[in-house]
Amino acid sequence: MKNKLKALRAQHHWSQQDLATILGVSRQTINAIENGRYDPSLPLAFQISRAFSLPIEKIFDDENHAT
Amino acid sequence: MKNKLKALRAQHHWSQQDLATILGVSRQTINAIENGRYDPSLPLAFQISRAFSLPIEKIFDDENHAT
DNA sequence: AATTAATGTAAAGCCTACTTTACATTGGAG
DNA sequence: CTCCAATGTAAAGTAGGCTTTACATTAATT
Repeated sequence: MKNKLKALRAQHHWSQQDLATILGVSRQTINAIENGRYDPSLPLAFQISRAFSLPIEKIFDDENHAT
Repeated sequence: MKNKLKALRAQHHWSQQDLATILGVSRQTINAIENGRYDPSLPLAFQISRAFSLPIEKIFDDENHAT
């Protein structure tokens, strides 16, 4: 699952810690998601979606679907 | 996290097993999600979204957000 | 040169997501 | 009534999501 977290965060001039605080998670969680170590849970994906005012589908890209 | 799986499944006349097979997960997983025992992972949410041709936000409702 | 902010990463631990196997209940078809 | 499909649930196991603590690197500032 690809995502645009790093780019969106840059647009908002937020550090990983800033975003983590907004979302109520640890900085390591943001870092892990940005660097593709794991995908967020669905609830966290919703929170991220709201933080950037974008639908989940505009932030996360499930590259693993049948064409 | 609320969801409309049961209703959507009914609209399509799919059993839990039918949907599970389409998604490539176990029937128990569908049952657990429908009955709120847990939320799907983000990748599975994407698959569900595609199975019903609906955005994730139209299927899942994160009731737990600040108003 | 020393400090600090931002980032990357690791380990241990806890809880969640999903599996397989298995059993019970219900409702409809014959 | 009997049978079977569909559903609900449980237990045990594996993998994934998230936490805290901790340390290393890099770049910018003083």
